[in-house]
Amino acid sequence: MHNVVRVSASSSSRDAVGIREVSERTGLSIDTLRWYERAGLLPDIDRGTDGRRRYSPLAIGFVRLVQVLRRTGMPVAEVRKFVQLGTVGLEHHRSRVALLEEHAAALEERMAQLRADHATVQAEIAHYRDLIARGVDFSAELAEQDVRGDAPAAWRRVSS
Amino acid sequence: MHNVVRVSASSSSRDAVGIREVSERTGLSIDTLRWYERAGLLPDIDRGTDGRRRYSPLAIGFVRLVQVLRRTGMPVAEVRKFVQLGTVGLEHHRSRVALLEEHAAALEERMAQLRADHATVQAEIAHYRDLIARGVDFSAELAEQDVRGDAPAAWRRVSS
DNA sequence: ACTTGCGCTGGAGTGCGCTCCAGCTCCTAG
DNA sequence: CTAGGAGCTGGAGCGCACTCCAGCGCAAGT
Repeated sequence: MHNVVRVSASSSSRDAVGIREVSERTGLSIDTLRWYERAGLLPDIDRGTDGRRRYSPLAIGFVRLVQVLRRTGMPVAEVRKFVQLGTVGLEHHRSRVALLEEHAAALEERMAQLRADHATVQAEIAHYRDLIARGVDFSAELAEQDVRGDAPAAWRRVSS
Repeated sequence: MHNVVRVSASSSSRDAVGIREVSERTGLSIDTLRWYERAGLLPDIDRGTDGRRRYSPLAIGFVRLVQVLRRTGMPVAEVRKFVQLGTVGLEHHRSRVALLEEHAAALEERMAQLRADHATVQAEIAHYRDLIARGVDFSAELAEQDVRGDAPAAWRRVSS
């Protein structure tokens, strides 16, 4: 993890890499990288004399940021909004912060939901483990219910 | 396909509710509920004499479980696998546990990733806040870099 | 000079997971 | 008896986010 990003005058072209390497380093497919650019999720990437893309370290950083936003479920349209605020301007900085804060809040909600859902799955596992341990299959379980007059633990838990 | 889980006549029909109420209680649309059933993500739901669906409390519990699995990103095909193991059988209990454990493990990974990504977004916010506080726009920031010889915090953080 | 390989573009195609709809049946209220 | 409303079915349609492809250009190796 040695990413000494040196950005001195000439570095942006010296350290620039081709699309293949960016793909390998990010895990995004080459097609996806091109698609993101066309779709306005990335700024226009520099080209070499042969017309091929050359990703500067800064550009790669940008790609990674977009990757994080997408991976966390930000819709393409919103990423585009974020990107198209451009790279300059105090006012735009404020808009960007607002957008990111909204997203961060959504993420917190999703994390809470995910924790709860994970617990539900775990409980479900425990429930089946219990049935197995007791050598009980579902029909036997149903019979138990009729006697006890309530639903199995798992079903109760997931009910409102 | 009649693998309907029949509980003692009394409890299942007494507390059963219509599709509208299930929709309201779960937040899944009526269309989605029907689609899930057709797609094999739910067992066949009991019908009233008029042919309408009557969801027993047990069925509703099942719906909620499927909802959790879907919400946590389990693909429809896998939920179907889970469901089609049927409601009976010790061996099937084992398969279900295996499936759920795999899913739970995936969830843990996703939670870790999500935490990391959330931190990245937070750092990005902090970065822009800093720029604003210092009254610096991005072009000025780039100039700074040339002098300092390093990239903005945000870009560094998101690099591998 | 030619072949091999990578990358380019614009556009078509794909997979997933719903969502919408037409045309029907059944109940209930007036 | 009629009208309205909910629910039913099978199937078509849709939005999203890629993914694939044909046909081309450049550049290095043989």
